[in-house]
Amino acid sequence: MTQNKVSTEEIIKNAAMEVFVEDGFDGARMQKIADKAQVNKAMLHYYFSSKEVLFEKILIEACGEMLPELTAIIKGEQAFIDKLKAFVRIHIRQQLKNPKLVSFIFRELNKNPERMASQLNNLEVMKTAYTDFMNSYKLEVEAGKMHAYSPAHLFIMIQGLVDYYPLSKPFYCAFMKYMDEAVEELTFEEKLIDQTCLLLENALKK
Amino acid sequence: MTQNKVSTEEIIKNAAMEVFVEDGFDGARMQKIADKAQVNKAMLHYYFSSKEVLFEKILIEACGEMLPELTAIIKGEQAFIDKLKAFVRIHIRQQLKNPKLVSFIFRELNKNPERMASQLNNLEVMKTAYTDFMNSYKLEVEAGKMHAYSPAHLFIMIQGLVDYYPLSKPFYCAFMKYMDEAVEELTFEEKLIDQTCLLLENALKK
DNA sequence: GTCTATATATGGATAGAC
DNA sequence: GTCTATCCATATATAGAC
Repeated sequence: MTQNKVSTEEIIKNAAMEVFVEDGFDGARMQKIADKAQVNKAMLHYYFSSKEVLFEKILIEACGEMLPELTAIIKGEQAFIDKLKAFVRIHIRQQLKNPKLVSFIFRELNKNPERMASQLNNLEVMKTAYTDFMNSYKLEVEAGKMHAYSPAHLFIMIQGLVDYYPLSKPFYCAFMKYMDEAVEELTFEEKLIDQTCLLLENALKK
Repeated sequence: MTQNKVSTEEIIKNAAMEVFVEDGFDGARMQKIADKAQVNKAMLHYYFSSKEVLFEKILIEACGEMLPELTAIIKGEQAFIDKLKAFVRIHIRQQLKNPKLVSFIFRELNKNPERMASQLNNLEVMKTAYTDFMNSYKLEVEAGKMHAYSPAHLFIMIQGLVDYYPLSKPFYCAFMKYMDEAVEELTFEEKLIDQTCLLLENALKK
């Protein structure tokens, strides 16, 4: 017998996610969360003892939402370059579904790197994904098919390419307006994906 | 007769810069700023009517500090690829001098894109730098020396490559520890610069 | 479990003496 | 210009009825 009515706790967590992601920890107000969840403030403290505790829970969930269906791709049997392209495509698309989430993570991360570090075990997935991915890259290099980069640095550069635009999208939207360049958002973003794949292909293939 | 004693106003602004960059607008406390400036809170309101006003001033200065000596480079007479490399080198080094500043800008930007947009006239420099830079790229493409990318997208990708690491440095420091990889920070970062130049060169040159 | 009412703390801002 | 003391709004958190 499944519980098809969402529990109050779940409702609160969903509301809290929205508010924290929008306003950050410091900017978030318990009242706003309560309003959005359509309960009163006392309820928040009933389910989660404090703002801090509630935030911790949200942060963990938020990190989880960042780790996408990427693992499957990376473990797949495709050629390295195809895996990479799939990674770029899916990663950018996913980040763009909720760009606020990306900037939220970065914001809180920079404010409290230790807190994030203490939750790094969530990244066990990321760790293995990273090693798998880089191993298949090394094979390509050894086979003389690709240019050799330092794996760690290549990893960061790829992340930069896929994370940067979602992170700074609000800025570029404003910037485009300022430059009087009317751009159709979706087309622009799909093209960014293509261009990123192209750039990486040119940069890697010998 | 020069005033070699720094004015109280200046002292406050310096303190405010530190605190706002560290804690963000919402997290910043007027008391903390006053303490750091070794004045009392009333002084802050004497020189700057409100927290909001003080913050605006700081934000403008912070944006100014982000626009580096880059313009000179971009206007120089070097070949495009050399300008690009110089840009990468100087930009990353500069961001790394104060990585907190970068994440501060992004944080406040994402919270209030309109505010940043209203100050976009500060970016007149950026606008001309951008067009100059891209024009010389187009010349290379027309001469058949470089791969053709969409200039706007290339611009974003380059920014991603040079901004991403400074922005997420705290994360990678934690991540490296987690991966048990002892890295010497400065060496790592200089190598990142080299690798970025290499990647761009491979991606662009035909 | 859910609500109202309230305690307690803190932060931004002001008044007014010097 | 600089200080002390204080106001006032707001935020988190709790007590206690239902």
